[in-house]
Amino acid sequence: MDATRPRRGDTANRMLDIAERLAQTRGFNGFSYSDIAADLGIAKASLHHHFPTKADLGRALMQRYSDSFEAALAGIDASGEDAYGRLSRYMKLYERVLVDDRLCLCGMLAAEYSTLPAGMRVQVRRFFEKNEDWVAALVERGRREKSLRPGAPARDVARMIVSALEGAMVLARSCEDPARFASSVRPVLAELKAKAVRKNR
Amino acid sequence: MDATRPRRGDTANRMLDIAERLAQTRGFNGFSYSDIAADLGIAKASLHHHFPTKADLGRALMQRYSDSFEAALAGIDASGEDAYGRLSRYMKLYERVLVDDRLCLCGMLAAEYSTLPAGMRVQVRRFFEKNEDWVAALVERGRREKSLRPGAPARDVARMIVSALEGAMVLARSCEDPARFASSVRPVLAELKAKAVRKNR
DNA sequence: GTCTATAGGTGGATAGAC
DNA sequence: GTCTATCCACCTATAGAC
Repeated sequence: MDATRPRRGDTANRMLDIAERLAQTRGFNGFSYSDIAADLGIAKASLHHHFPTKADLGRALMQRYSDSFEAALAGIDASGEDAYGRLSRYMKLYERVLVDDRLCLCGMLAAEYSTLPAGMRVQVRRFFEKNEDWVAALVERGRREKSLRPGAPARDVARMIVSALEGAMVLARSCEDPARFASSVRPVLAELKAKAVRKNR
Repeated sequence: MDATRPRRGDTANRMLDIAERLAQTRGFNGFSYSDIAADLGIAKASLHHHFPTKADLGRALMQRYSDSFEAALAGIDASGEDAYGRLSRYMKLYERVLVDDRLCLCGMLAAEYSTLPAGMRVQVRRFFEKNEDWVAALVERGRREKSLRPGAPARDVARMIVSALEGAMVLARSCEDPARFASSVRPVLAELKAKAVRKNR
């Protein structure tokens, strides 16, 4: 397997599962070891055996999240679809998180950025940079194969896309209207879709 | 003046100023009465005279923020510019907050939504709804006067714009690159600008 | 790996004097 | 309006037994 991915015991993994959901709903500062302990049914102090400090827990959380996100991107790359199809899939990735009543972990942590341990800040930044790079390459590909018709440099468009997705998640939740996500994001795809394929309005 | 806007003493207003900056940088759960007291140079307990609970403070914060935002929108409406110019101004509103090393108060509170007092949740939701309504009307106007060429329903485009702006702020800060905001937002304007005026690529 | 017990700190909030 | 003093709940984290 992957030497960079530490093998963890069952309790540690369940801790991460619980902490992940809490961080995605309440924020990293919005939950405590006590919440995890209650959910897991073990004593609060026992948790420190697996992750001595909350910063340790947070770093492990981000590492696992980034790894699984990267795997999802690789899955899209392996789909063989054109850039338009891949972009649709990429957007669905976000939507799936939202309908599970969560926000993107990194969107959440980005809001809390200034209160985050230094290690986590770097991880959050890298997550967005990786996403941006991946989307930028996708947009460039779409331009070449003519399945997308970007009206701005690929890098800028990529930033816009990631921004819109992250923003749409947060807004959809605070408006208590999950459907808002899809309607916020639809115009991005509509604008990017090659005009040749679109009906004139 | 305005009967709905309560007249407050000097200390109360300074409290709001300090709390606002703290909430926009660290989040509503990221600061305490102790932080405000230190900055203000008075005892922590004295603050409760002006805002008995933190929820009271939060509601006042949101009220003032919404009022001033609405005033800014009215200012844009009074500019006499076309829809494209107004949209540019609207985007600059966000940019100005970011270069002051802050995030949008509501973008921040939206991330913390699930931990917010009930009263504040309603205020956050209304803020976004008002913004969406205002931008949607603007997009519609742009379509009529042909300064904008939206490729999707005005309401959806409005949601996309607000999402992209809120998302771009958060991402720009966590990438520690304020210039990222402008480049993330540029494609939105570029796509919306009437094709007639654009050079072909 | 899990437990109990506890330390040391900070949070929001109150009482009552001035 | 501001102060000191204080309360209690909660936080992260540690010590040491089992």
